[in-house]
Amino acid sequence: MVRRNRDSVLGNIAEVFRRYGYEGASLGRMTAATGLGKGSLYNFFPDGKEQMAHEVLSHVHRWFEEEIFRPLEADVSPDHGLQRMFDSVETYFQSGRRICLMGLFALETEDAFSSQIRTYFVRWEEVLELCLQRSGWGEHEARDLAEDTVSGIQGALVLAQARREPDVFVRRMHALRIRLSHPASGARQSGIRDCLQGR
Amino acid sequence: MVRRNRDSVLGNIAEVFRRYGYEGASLGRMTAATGLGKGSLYNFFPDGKEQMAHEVLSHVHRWFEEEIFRPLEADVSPDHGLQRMFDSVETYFQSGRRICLMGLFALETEDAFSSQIRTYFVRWEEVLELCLQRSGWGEHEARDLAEDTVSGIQGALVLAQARREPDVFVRRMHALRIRLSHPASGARQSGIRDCLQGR
DNA sequence: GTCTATACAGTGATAGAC
DNA sequence: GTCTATCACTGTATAGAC
Repeated sequence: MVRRNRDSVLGNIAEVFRRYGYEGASLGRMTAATGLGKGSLYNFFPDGKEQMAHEVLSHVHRWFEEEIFRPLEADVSPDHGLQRMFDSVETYFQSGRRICLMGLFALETEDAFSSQIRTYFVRWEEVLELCLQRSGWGEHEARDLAEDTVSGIQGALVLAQARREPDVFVRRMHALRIRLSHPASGARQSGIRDCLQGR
Repeated sequence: MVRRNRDSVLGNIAEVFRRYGYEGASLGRMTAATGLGKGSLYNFFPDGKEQMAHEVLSHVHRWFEEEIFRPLEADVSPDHGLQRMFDSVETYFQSGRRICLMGLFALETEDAFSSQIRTYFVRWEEVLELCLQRSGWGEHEARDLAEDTVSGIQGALVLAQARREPDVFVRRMHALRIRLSHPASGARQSGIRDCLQGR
């Protein structure tokens, strides 16, 4: 609000999109959230509202890239990377009180942002899949678990918001952590993995 | 379009809400989808757009009540009820090409429809939890699995839409079916159940 | 009941003063 | 860069003719 660098303005705008959706995020609300007049907003974003949304989504993706995706790739311990992912996810989504802009725009908008949204989710699943493989899961299991996890996070955010109980999100994240826990060798664990795999 | 009974009009309006969200669903689009003038729409729904949304959500809930919730309660075979639930869910959401209006409104709107949305999801979880108990799952397991399933369906719809691959939804539904399959007695299955429970 | 005409607030966007 | 004034348009909603 008081600071006027591009990133802080983008943050204010992101809040408006998150709260009201793309259609509901009017320029009037943007001016209120940023403390800037319409003219100033168009100085920042010459192409208007659509550009704002694009840049907000890019900003979100960039944050996940640095805080979650890259650590998942780079961490020498895949299990530690996974724990870090869940920690960051719970912090980012404020333990279920905040929703996912990518998910919201995926449901609300048709084509305008589909490419950015798709890229974000595909990227998340890819790095997670590879991390799970390094953690000891088989190829098919890792792919299935990655999709299950990314889908599970989105579902948990929707359900927590719908039931107005953020704790729903926390409970789901806990369950997902366990589900991804390192597959020890041995008959019992292999049985568990078959179960998770749906065989 | 051509038929003008209240239910078909409500169906047309539901499509508009589903496609454009609450804010994006303008009365102009309603007139195009229903073939009715604005005046006629206000004759059907004197309180305007908000009433339309309320009635659409009620219509959705009613459909699930009859096609899914009640069968889950009434079916003598809980396992058969579960399979029927997944069949109906996959049909209703058109194998991942259709999204959930309740989930969309949960993310997009703040308070206007929160009570209706919450009731719908709580009801679904309750009937599913009881069905899982009848199917042989323990109390805690049934509660956890019910939340996991309802959350999983929402997440699968979001992810399928986001990645523009309806198959994502079909894959998730298959995995959920397996996860809920009847818990046979025996050490191996109990181990699996402990895993799903996160113990 | 359905339509057209209309009211009027709010929309995204632009121009131009400072 | 930021503001205010203004644009053309669309939004929801209403009134009244048929």
